[in-house]
Amino acid sequence: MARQTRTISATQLTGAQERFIQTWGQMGPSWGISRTMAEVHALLYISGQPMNTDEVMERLSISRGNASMSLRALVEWSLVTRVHKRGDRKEYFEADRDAWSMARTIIRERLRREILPLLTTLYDIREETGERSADASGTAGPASPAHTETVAEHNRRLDALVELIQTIDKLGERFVGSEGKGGGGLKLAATVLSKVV
Amino acid sequence: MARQTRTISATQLTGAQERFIQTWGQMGPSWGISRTMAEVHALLYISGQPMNTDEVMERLSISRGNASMSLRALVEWSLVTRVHKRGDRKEYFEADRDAWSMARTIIRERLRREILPLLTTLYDIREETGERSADASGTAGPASPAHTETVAEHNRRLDALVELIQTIDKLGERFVGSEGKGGGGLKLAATVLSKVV
DNA sequence: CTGTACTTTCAAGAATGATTGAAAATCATG
DNA sequence: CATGATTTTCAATCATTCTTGAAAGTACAG
Repeated sequence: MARQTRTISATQLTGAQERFIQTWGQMGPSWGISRTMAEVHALLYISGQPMNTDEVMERLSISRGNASMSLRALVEWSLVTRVHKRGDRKEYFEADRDAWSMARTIIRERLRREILPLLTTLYDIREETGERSADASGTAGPASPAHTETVAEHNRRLDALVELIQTIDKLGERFVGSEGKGGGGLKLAATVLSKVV
Repeated sequence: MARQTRTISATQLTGAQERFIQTWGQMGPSWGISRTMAEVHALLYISGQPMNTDEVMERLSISRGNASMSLRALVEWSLVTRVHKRGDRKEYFEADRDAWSMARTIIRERLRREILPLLTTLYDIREETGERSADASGTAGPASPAHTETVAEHNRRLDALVELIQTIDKLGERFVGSEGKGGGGLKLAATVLSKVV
């Protein structure tokens, strides 16, 4: 079987990069970051090279302000790091080259920004309507049995959700926690699961 | 230790529901659905009762059109089902009561809507720049060794990403696939992982 | 210090997405 | 099949988020 090893032209490479950037950019919003931010990340990831603000602006046709904002946000997400080139005063930005560590970073940040605050609020709301599995039968009061039962059901639903979010949180922390070359926790977890479950 | 079993007033219950709806609604956008849609879902979930369009409009202070749209979207996500009440011409809507099955549904839908199309496009882009791990050394042509190496690196990065997304996809399908009472795959997976990894 | 190169900020404008409300479509019933 | 109840649609409006570009800020070399 003849393996046809075509030579790839520079134009084709750029074309492929372009499509990748667009595709990744479209995913951004679904993953909680803005389209442009995802595009900048895609550019840095796929090109593999550190770039300065001007290069990013140029390549993506975006304004200086936008490039600056997006790069900073990416640095805050720890998806991109600042690097310096000797003899050049400009700042360069470089994407994490390891896709698996990228995934860990995203999970880590989303836990921190979304899941933890959600859990905190949920706990708080849960407290408003009494102790866990409280049986209110001991108390004579204005509450009808029906109302008491309603409250109990409310609490059951809330508890179920809290348990779910807690599990997601714990799972996420496992994934994130165990580092290691080549994917670490996430990759291992995937392997384990595909055999066990 | 005296367990203080307060009686919860109707106002307190409504207050807790309100906070829950708001909290859940805020999560919506981060999870790829609109705020209102998440609020409607929260309302149906936490109240535990089937509601018709007018009740939803009233409780959430939104327009009829908005309520209709949001409910339909929720039905399309399979998070909510239509139910009918005898002797009532209105349509009622009821949320899935099981938090774990809810989670499975969300994962299933996001795989279908986001991950699969992404994978397809990624495969397609990957093809543009040649066979897997092709060694171009056999071909004499306009390509410099440096350029050939650049293409090879591009392909490596793309392959790493494809592998990652594939793993996410497979993981997701495991979670979703094994049903079973009380959480099935997802819950089991969580248990397994917390021991193994 | 001063001038220059570079980066960040932010108010205004543009683009995108959500919401409304009323008209059109659908549906159940007598 | 005609009527009234109910749901859906969709153009217009409103809200939010994104983007720009120029001014302000920083940092460095001489």
